[in-house]
Amino acid sequence: MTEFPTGRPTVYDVARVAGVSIKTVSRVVNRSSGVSDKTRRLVLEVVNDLGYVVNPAARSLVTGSSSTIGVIVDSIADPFFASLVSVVEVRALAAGFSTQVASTWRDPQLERDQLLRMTRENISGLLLAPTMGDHDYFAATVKDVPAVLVDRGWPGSGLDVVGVNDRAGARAAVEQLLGLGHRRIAFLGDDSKLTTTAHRRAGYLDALDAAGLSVPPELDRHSLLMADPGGKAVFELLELDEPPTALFSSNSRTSLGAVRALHKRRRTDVAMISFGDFDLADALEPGITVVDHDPALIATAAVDRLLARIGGTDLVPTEILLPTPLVKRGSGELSCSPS
Amino acid sequence: MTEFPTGRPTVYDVARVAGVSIKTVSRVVNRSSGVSDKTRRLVLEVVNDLGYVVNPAARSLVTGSSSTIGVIVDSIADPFFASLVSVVEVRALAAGFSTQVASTWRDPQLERDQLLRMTRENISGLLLAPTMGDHDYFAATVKDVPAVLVDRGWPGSGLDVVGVNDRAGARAAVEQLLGLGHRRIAFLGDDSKLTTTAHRRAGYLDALDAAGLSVPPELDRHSLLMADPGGKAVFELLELDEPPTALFSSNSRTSLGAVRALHKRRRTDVAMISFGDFDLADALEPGITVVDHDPALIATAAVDRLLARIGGTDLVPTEILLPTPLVKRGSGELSCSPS
DNA sequence: CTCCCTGTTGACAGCGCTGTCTAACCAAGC
DNA sequence: GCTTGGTTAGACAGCGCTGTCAACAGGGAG
Repeated sequence: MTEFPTGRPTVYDVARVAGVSIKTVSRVVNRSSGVSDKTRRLVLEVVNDLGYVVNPAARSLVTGSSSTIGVIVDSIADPFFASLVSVVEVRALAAGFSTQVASTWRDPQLERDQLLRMTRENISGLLLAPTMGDHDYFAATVKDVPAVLVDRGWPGSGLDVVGVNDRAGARAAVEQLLGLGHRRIAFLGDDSKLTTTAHRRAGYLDALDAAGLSVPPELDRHSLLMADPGGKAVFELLELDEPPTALFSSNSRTSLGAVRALHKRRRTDVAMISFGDFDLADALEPGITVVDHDPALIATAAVDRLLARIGGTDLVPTEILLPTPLVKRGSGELSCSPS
Repeated sequence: MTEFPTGRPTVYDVARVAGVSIKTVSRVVNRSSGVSDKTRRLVLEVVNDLGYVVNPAARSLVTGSSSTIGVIVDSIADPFFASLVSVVEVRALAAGFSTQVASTWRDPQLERDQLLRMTRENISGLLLAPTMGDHDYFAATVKDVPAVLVDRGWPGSGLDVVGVNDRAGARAAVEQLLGLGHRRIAFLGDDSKLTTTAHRRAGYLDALDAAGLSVPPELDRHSLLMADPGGKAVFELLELDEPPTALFSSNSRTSLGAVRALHKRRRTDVAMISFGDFDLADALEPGITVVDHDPALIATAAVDRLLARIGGTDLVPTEILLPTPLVKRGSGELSCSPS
């Protein structure tokens, strides 16, 4: 046995023990061609004996790329993004990439910092759920890194966007409520500066417009803060002289608040449709009808697209829209009973 | 203006433009002492102009460490861990560390692979929610990396463990049910090979023992698979000749299934306590009483401990147990009414 | 005036790896 | 025999950075 290298073994250690050059070790480890079977087996054996693993920092320094995919979302604690990220992780790992996650908390400045941090690390690709605000800096910061936007984009990004047709999905939901006789339908949105929320609100307005209805401002609660679990707005709505007979909640977070409020006030006669599914939506009485906005579907499509781009495929930037089936569970099928 | 460096600027570019040596640039960037104010300001200006950012790969190659904290959990999609990870991320970032997350899906082999991947990357510290199975390999794989176990440990790990007193928390919950007259109390657990589940089951048994009760095997559902959303077991329990009058669910996932089943069968007269809170637990009728098992609290304590270790503080490996208050919402306060 | 000390700066090696280029080797063909 | 060409292997530079050590200037003490 040769002397034991202290610390982590390097290509030099392997080369010395195997009696070959470091370049040959590198070739074996990277599965490059030009190594005879005999040599390859010998080297692999030594690699195993010594427990050699490549040092990604050194490799990244030479190659300028790190086999890592960056994922930047509002918050990993948000169930929608948690689920999205977890699918990305699995799929990326299968393709040989590790995943780096970062949260923006919807803060444009933090988003920018996170992007900067990731580009520093020579990520191979980027998945981003952009927050509101200007992204003029983006091209300069993320230059040359393949990127795919998830869930939402910004005008003129020139990038792939994988998401759903927010406007059409919302419109379909509100049209169902209208069809049941509802005329006073409230809108719940967390922040209309977010394009998704804005599009869903547009769909809501489309449906009302088409039915010849205008929106009483007191029913249009489109800027509930991220912090407000939505409950407060619903309490207020219920106390109006002419309360809404139906709610359209534009995302899971506001829906959780709305459900809480409706149940507290025992007003489960109020119809409700949520854009975005959530745990227990099916267990409530009545079950909550949702426009299904499946994170796994979006993640899968987005990673596949990104991997194709990383692989060098030349693709025209496209908006990939996934379907949003209406899952009827009861709350969205309550007809309008005059109170 | 000097010629524009193509690609990303390096210390050489900054040094050349500023008319100093690369070492001085390095000193300024790393805030090392021994640079005059004048030089520092000059260099910073050039850094700004050129948009210089350090290359972490190169730095990591030299220093052998990457200012990254690795976090390995069952799954980022699990709300408990999602919340834990998100708190870790924020806190680590504030301390100048970025976060790498990986899921094990409770697969010991995958856990090992993820650990290996992270050690390769020269992480500065590790937070791990160990899955079941032997961890004999651990010391050899993760040598020299400060590590803190979260939520659960394994016997003889010799590492810090930050979690809750599963056994005592579970016992307190079951004792409350016993106090209300319940005698047939079912246990729901996802996998008794997980130490947390095992401890909670032990607490359940402790309480019954102390009350002089034995556990009918048909009420002890301790190995529901991860995939089973728990519902099935509860349907079966409800159809027993002598169904349980109360459920003790040992984690949020099984609780979600149980709630679903109880509500489907309209058996909200069955008492229930969940170990672990979940969304809408308070909105249900009745609200679900929970043993609060707060991921944010655990994350905070764990990161702080890890940062102290990374900082070189010499600490005796400790088990840090956080409180698990019983949050009474109704379902755990239903007394036993003979059906 | 010299010596030494402190504060500031730079030259240079080398972290572990891959890309480029060259060398050695063997078989086939003239 | 020598050339040609393909395959396998190695020498070496250099990716961008930090650690070590040496150099040098300025100023107070002897």
